[in-house]
Amino acid sequence: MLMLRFACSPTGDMHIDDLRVALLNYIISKQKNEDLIVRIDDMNKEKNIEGKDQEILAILELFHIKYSQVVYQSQNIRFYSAMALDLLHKKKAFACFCSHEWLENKKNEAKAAKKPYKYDDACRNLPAELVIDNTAPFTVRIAKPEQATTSDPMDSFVIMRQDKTPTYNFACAIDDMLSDISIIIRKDEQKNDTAKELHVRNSLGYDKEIEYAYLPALLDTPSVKELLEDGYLPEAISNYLISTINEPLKEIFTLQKAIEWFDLGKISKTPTHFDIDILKHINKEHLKNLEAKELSRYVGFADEEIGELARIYLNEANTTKELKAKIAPIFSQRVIPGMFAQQATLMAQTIKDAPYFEAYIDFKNHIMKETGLEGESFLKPLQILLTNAEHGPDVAKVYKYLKNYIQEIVK
RNA sequence: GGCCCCGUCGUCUAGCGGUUAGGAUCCAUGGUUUUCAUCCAUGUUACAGGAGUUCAAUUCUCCUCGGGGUCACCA
Repeated sequence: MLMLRFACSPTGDMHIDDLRVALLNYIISKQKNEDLIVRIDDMNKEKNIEGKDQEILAILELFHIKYSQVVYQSQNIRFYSAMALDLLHKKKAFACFCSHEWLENKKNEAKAAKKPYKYDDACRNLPAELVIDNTAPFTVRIAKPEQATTSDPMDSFVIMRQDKTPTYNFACAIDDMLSDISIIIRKDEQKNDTAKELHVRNSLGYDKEIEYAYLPALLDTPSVKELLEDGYLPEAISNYLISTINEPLKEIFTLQKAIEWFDLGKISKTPTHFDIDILKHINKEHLKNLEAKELSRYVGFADEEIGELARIYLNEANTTKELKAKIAPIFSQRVIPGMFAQQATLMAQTIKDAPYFEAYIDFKNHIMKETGLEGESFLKPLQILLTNAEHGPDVAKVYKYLKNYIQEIVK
């Protein structure tokens, strides 16, 4: 049985590099047809922000990332204590009475001497009577591995703080053990945590092999919320994020398609910069693929005609926000530049009195004839009257979707 | 400073010993469009540097340089 997990802490807005990790975990879980669980790392009481967990889950929902359950670290506290006690019994962990200041001094000394700081195991072999008589607060440290397995030997690190809450590496190692996780896909920057977590599990006698995969950094990333507010489609964001880790078959694709071809073995190794230009391009393509009704909803209407109208404007907009800014003026008060004021007034009156025309050509001929305007002095005022902008799409195209609203607009 | 990861057009990338080093985006130019844009066409720009291995190195090895990450009683 395989199991994957996505861990996220509710201490701030979710950034798109977090989302990318979630997406990747989801894709692999689907490919392997296994469960994905979401873990909320809520052990930092001071930094936790009320409601952020729900926000994270809402984002996952919006991006169609499905999971089988949500676990909160804070609910596992009794396990962490039990495991720490077990390690203590087995002499694989020990109480450390070193004060914060003292350790701080040691670190500064090491820094001054340009040597890496390692805890010196001062409290490791304290006689039992010294421990029992000591009323000072203490942390629990896990005994470092017997032999150094890497060129950067680990020291006996803290697993339980003075307030007897677990540290991250300890909690994380135990969570993955309890949830029976088999594949961990996380950010590259967490690579250094892996050895510690492995050591915790080994010390506890857990020997299941966990497969690890690391995602190189995505630099300068905005929060998911920001992108959504700026009018980027979830499917476009997914498309972009996935193409930063695997070369896609086709530039534009859906999450479903990505599940078919994605290859965990071909994860890109180079750290990448978040590139808004490419996302814009992808977003536009996804916008083009939307049904008229759906498109219409994104710009604040629920009308197929408006959707088609919006589609015309897609040529000059990359996001739903930009699209909205193009469509909204059409249905608001006209701003007519002085040089066209006269013609526009005349034309507006003529349109008001005119019958309904199905075809633009008939409409155009009628207005031309009635107003006597032609060329530039016909087209510009008409364009402004219809679209409330001096530049924009072909009025003939726009008329097709605007003809039913024309009296309302001219008013 | 120790350790880890990574260096191909400005950006995202393809390449897995022999290629005119390909694509996307951006930018520029031209064409279409009675406007802006779209669209189409064309174009500029890249193997970080140095040694080695080899008939042959963007590709393999080492060094240098550069970028990022990490070294907590944060997650």
